[in-house]
Amino acid sequence: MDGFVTEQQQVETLLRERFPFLSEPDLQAEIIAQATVRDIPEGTVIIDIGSYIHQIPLLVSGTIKVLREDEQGNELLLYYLNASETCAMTLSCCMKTEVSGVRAVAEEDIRILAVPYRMMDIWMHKYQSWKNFVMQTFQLRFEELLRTIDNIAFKKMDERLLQYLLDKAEATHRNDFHITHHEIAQDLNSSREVISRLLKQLERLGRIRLSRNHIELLQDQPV
DNA sequence: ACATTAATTGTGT
DNA sequence: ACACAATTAATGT
Repeated sequence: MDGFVTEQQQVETLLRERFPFLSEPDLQAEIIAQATVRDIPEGTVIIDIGSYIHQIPLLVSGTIKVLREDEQGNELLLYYLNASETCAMTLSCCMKTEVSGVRAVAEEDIRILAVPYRMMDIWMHKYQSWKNFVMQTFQLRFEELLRTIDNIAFKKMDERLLQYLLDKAEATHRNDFHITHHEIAQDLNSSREVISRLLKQLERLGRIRLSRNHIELLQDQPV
């Protein structure tokens, strides 16, 4: 073996590993023919608000964070996307050819399979498993969104902050983050001072350890 | 290794 | 929310 792998072989492998539920051989063949592998570094804006979608990203590895922004530039974290998932907003835009209402940013270095957006509609009609995938994506995101709304509407900032840290840990499979208080404040649409004080509280409670540019989640201490 | 600068964090009002 | 102090990281010399 000389280790040389064509892009198509690579797509095929990733598809089998991460999206085995897209099961029709014809569909797989079409994806292999159409998709390109793209490695994207942390922090890259994949989809921005107001922009048209050209490709559907099938997330192979890493985490994408999806956020909303108002006219004044205030941000709010909506949810995370993980491997084997895709972006519901993107799919929704593809169906109606409308601009994105959210921004998607690579939370870590990520790898995606990029599929031309027009395949969305075609495959929906042609392949049951693709349709299921799309429907399940919507359902999952809808539930996730309800949870987010509950948090915003009914929970105090201290609870939201803890939830934010736990969600982040789950999404990235890490219990320590390289992040600043300011960045958290942006995600939660709060102010840096409030976040700093609440983080300090959490540290006193023994839930986290703080240092500059770094937060570590500690195991839950029994009260 | 040291000094300078910039960014981050802490705190009182 | 704002102002400012204190601390720490990044950078250049």
